[in-house]
Amino acid sequence: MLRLSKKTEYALMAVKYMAVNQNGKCITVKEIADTYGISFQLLAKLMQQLVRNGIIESQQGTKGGYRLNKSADSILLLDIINAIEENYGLTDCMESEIPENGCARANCCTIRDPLAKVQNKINRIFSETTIGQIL
Amino acid sequence: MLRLSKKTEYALMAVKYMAVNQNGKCITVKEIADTYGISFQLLAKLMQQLVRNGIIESQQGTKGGYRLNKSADSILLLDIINAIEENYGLTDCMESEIPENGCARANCCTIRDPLAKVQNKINRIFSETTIGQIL
DNA sequence: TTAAATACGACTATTTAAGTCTTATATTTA
DNA sequence: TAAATATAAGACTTAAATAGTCGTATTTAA
Ligand code: SF4
Ligand code: SF4
Repeated sequence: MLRLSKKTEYALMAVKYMAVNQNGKCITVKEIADTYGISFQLLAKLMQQLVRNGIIESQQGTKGGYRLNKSADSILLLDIINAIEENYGLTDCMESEIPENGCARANCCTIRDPLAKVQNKINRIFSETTIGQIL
Repeated sequence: MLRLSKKTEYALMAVKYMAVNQNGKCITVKEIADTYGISFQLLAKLMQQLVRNGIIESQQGTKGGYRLNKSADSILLLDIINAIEENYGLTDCMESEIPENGCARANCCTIRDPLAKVQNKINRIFSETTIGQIL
């Protein structure tokens, strides 16, 4: 299917929203979830993942929320994919988390290396695209 | 997850196998399935899809099998993806089968157009990669 | 006419994605 | 300091897509 997960779409929308609408102030999960009709609980957890990956920072408590941790131009599409997509990669054997294989067919596989080259090209596209570009 | 389906991997292996091993003669599903440990029934249906998409041709009956319908260099990775991946596209709104949307959030979505550009770049990669290149 | 192959639709099982529930913690403000 | 508002986080459930199976029909060479 080669599809971006909905989680990644939501995270992208949220980061773009923050880039456009934050002006020093914090932005709450509720505000973003309401704007796009995203489940609050689901988006909340995505925001937490973005914090853990250093893309945004949080402020707890009343008047709390989130804001970008760096400029929109320095946030890559690949950063968000890596933060949110669980097993990113064209094939099982290319998951960034597990450099070693995990595929029973690895010994007889004739397409692994060619696909790895394709994967590199795709990664390049994702790292050439920044949030700044999609504003 | 952004993963190629196993079906597409199998189809790629099969097409590459045919490119390497056919010399005029037909190649059976069984031969390919046994070589790579792929389910015979599953691969058989993939081969049929490749026939319908004009990538290979079939010969029924005893001594039957499949052979490539064109040169390895003129078979694009994108051809095989389009033949096998059911809903190819980065997002629900980009499925090649349904040019029109199918997404409830389309009205408020701020990432559709930027992602469409990324999709085009990915399509370019897939159409620049041929079976000839991965031999 | 038999054996070896493809053709194809319906079905099942497994895995992944998507969303929900619950409880805990931090922080501002009345 | 209590109440209100926000994030933090793990367990759980549901829905959808992927992967694989089964059964039967058809084609064709020997
Ligand atoms: S080794 Fe080959 S079959 Fe296994 S996951 Fe990688 S590409 Fe696919
Ligand atoms: S319109 Fe936006 S939310 Fe809907 S599928 Fe396309 S990118 Fe995703």
